[in-house]
Amino acid sequence: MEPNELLAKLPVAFAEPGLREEMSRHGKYMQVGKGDTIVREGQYLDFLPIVLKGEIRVFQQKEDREILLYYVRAGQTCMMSLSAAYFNNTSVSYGVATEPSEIFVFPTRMVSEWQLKYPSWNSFLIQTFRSRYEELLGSFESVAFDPIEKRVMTYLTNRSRQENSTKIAISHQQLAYELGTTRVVISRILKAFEQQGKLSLFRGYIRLK
Amino acid sequence: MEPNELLAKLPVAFAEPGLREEMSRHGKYMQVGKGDTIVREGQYLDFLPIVLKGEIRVFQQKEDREILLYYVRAGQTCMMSLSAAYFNNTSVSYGVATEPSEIFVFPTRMVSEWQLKYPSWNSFLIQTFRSRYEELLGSFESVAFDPIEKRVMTYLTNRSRQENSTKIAISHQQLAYELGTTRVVISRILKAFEQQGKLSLFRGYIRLK
DNA sequence: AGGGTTGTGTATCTTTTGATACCGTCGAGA
DNA sequence: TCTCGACGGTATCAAAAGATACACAACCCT
Repeated sequence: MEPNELLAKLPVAFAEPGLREEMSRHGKYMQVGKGDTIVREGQYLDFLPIVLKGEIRVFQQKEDREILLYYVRAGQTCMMSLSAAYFNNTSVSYGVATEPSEIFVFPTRMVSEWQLKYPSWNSFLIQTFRSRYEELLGSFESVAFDPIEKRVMTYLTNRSRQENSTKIAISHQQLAYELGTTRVVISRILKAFEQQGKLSLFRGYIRLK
Repeated sequence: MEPNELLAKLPVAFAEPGLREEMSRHGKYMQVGKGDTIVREGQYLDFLPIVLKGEIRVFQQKEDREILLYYVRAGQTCMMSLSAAYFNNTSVSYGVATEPSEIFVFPTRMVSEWQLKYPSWNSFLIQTFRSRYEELLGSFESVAFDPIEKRVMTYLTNRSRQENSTKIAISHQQLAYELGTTRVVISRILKAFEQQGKLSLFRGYIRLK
């Protein structure tokens, strides 16, 4: 891809011309398909990915259970990658594209170099650390204190707000994965919600009332 | 306290003489007693505390349940405070001294100022973000996937390693708080462990085998 | 149209965890 | 020495969550 095209795709948050120039020079543009794995557990990371378009789902896995950590969307980077990259470590979670996505990857050595040179890169890092931490804390709190029933409803209303639609396209199995439980439990809870008139169930999607 | 005494108490990790000087000039030395609350939920933070000596227990609370997030020990700062301080936010957790402790507090505006001026302060921040994140991730994983029984054993062996002793001084009630469950559950599990010969129970403490 | 795959509904049973209650013991301090 | 509060053991019951199994419908592909 032409350097100029790359420049145009970079989030405007990266303000300094010098930074933008370096990013387009050192970065590598990549396209990934739905379901592609970007980062896998235990992988040694010598690059930092930033999402330009699409969505990466980051989760933890243990035996046959998994649990959602967060999504990385346009203009964001993955906290785990950042942490791993910054300290030359391996990743402890997975990143999989939920839709065809475009990402930009940088060699890790630039991460700290740019931090000292470019304030906007520095705030990007701090901002990322912070927001991911708060997000994780929220999930933690929820897993620690809330019954699954409540977590299901929270998940649905959050997604509804985020996508600005009452129709949530997700299967019971997938929802079970996101929340770290099993399909039967989810079906049970959803059915109860439907009988309480809180939502309607369809094949492959749910409609909130 | 004399500036010189303060200087001597600062962790050596803060390398630059300029930084040390500024820290001793802007910082305020404080002593807190066992059980004293340093930070409470919802509190607006205009200072960042660094622990010089002792231990601060940081936890979340919801109704009458609580759950341990982490401990802040000598040379460390509280992730939540940092996050809150950096962005002029309020705290979402509690910090309580578990023993008589000495802390050093700084006005939050210095946090970002020093970050640009002093590399060692910058790495301190990044290091803090990172290690706290990993710690929280570990707890999250454990709460999400592990049965309480396992979490109890993990807690005990961790503490044993940390304090380099097989004697863990903690009551069942306190242990229940740390893990976000209730006393009866803990007593039950501990008794089972004792019958399996994994440990011995005493009033106020537990001895690992 | 047929056959495999995925998604959903539901019943049954077990395990885990939590709630409540009651009792005995230990230890600090009046 | 007496009393009270913290500590710990235990029984009983209830609720939440998970495991397993089976049926059937919708969808996809050839």
